[in-house]
Amino acid sequence: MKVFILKKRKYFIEAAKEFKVVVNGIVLQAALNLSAAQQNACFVGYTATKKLGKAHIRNRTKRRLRAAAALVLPEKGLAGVNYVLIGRHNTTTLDFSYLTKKLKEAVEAINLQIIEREQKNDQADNDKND
RNA sequence: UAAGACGGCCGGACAGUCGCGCCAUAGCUUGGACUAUGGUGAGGAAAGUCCGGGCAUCAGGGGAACAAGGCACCGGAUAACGUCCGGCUGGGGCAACCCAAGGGAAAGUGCCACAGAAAAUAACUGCCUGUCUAUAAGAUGGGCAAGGUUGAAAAGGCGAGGUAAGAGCUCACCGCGGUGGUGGCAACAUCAUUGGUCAAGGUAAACCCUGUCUGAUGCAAGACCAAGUUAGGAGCAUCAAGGUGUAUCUUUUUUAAGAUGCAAACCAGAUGAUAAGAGGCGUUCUCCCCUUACUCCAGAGGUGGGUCGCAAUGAGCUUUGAUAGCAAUAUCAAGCCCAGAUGAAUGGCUGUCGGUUUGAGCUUACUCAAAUUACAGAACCCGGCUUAUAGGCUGUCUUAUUUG
RNA sequence: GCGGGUAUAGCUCAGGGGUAGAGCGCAACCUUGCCAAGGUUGAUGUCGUGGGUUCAAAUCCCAUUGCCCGCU
Repeated sequence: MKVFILKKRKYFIEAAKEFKVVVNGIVLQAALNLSAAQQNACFVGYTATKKLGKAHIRNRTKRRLRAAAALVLPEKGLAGVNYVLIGRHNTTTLDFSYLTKKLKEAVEAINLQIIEREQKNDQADNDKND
C-alpha cells in the first residue's frame, strides 16, 4: 500500500464532512477518493491548529503524527481513502508506542464505518435494480 | 571570605536503528509522488515586525512651494539607521558604575483641577504718611511692594546697611546673564571682568518654532510559460473594404444559401504625422528627457497550475594573523563556501556519558536512586533594536572584614 | 509573509491630562393577599500588564500580553 500526502484544501474539507473517530491524542477524519483507488493507494494529511501552541509545538505535533502514520497506514490503510490526522494538545507529550496503538484502533474503527456504508449503498443499488 | 558592578562566550556530547527534505552521480519496466550510492540540512534569539538598507515594480532625472511623518547635547564609526563607540552636562550610588526623547518657553497660541488674595495682566489684603470729620474709628490723597493660612509651582537666595514705611535702593557671599582670555575639532570647562531696566513661573512625550532626514508599495514585489473567461464605456487623423452587422434582391432544401449595396457602430488590419489633447512616482507648479494608443476605467470568470526570482561571490564567514585607532571600526594577508522547503524537510525509538536539584549511604571526596535538562523552528536577503531564555564557563573592577 | 484595530463594573459600551460614568443585571426597602411591572436607595473597578514624561496619566510616549479583522 502506497501512502501519499494530501495537499489540496478541498480534500481536507471533504474529509471533515464524512467520517470521524476521536481517540486520546488524535482526531481521525476520512473520505473516499476514487482516483486514489485506481492507483491502489491512500492519501494522508496532517493538521495542527493554532490552539495547540506556537510554531515549534505545531511542527512537533505534525512530526509525531507523521512518524505514527508511517508505521500504521501501510498495513491498515484502505485503498482509495483520504485520511486526515488532527493533532490534540497532548499529542506531543503522550508515549509514542501508546500513540501508535491508538492510531491503529482509530484507523480500524474508521475503516469499519467506511465498509458498512459501502455495503449499505450496494444493497440500496441492488434494491433499486430489483 | 562575603556582598556587589560591568562585560565576553556556550546553549548538552557520542553511538545504534527505522525514516524525511535538497543537491550530485548512476540505474531502470525511460519522465516519476521510482531505486541505489555519496554529500548536506535551524537560532542566539530563526520570534516580535520597531527602525535602517539591498532587491523588484511604478520609464529616468533635477528644482520650488505645501502637506504628512521621523529624529534632536557634541564628535566619530557605518552602505544606512532611531544603531554602535568616545566624550559633555544633569541626576542616583560609600564605590566599581548606572540612568536621561538632553534644541528653543524675551516668535506666537493654549492649558495649569482642588486650595489660595492672586496661576501671570493686575487687583485684594497689608505697611507708612498728609488732609478732613473726630470718642473709637471712618473718608480721601500720596508713597511702597517686605508680609499675607494655600499649593507641585508664587515676579533670585541669605545676611547686613538703609528708610516715614519699604524696595538690588546699597554692599558681602552664592546663583544667573553679557564680554574677553586659556584649554578643547566641538558640546563644554576654567579664569578674569562686567551687569541690579536680574530679563518677570511651569508645561514643547500640548500645538508650535528652528535644524535635519524621508517618493510609494513590498518576494503574496516582480518576470516568463501554460490554461481559461469577457456586458459595456472613454481615448487623434486617414486609408482600404476583410470579418461582423444591416438593407435589398434571387434561389428554394424557406429555421437555409448566394449576390449586390452601406461603413454610422463593433472586432481585426495598414499608413501618417506632428498640431492639439490624454496618462505617466503624496499635492500644486516647473525644467530636461522619454514613452504609450492597445492604454485606462469598468465588468466577467476563478480560488490560484508551473518555472524563475531563490540559496556559491555576498555591506559573506573565521576562538586566524598584522597594521592604524582609547574604542566603535577600517585596511591588508591567509583560509573557507555554509539550509532552501512550499499541507512546508532537519524526526521517532533505544543505549552510554554529562549538567542541575532532591534523597540515601556519608568525613569533604565518592557511590546509589529518583526527578529534571530552557526559550524556542529558517520561508527573499543583510545591519540593528526589542522581547523570551534551564543551566554553565570566563575576564576586569568596587566595597567590607579577616589573615600574612 | 505584510498591514490595521481593540482591551474601562457581572454583560454591552461612553469618557482623549484634574474626584471614573450610562444602560442592563445584582442587593435592600416600598407597593401587592402573592408574583411580575413600577418606584426609592445602595454596592460593584490594581481602567489588560510593565516602565517613562508630568505637580498629577484610564487619557501622552515606549515596550509587552491576549483577542479580533483585512490583504491572497
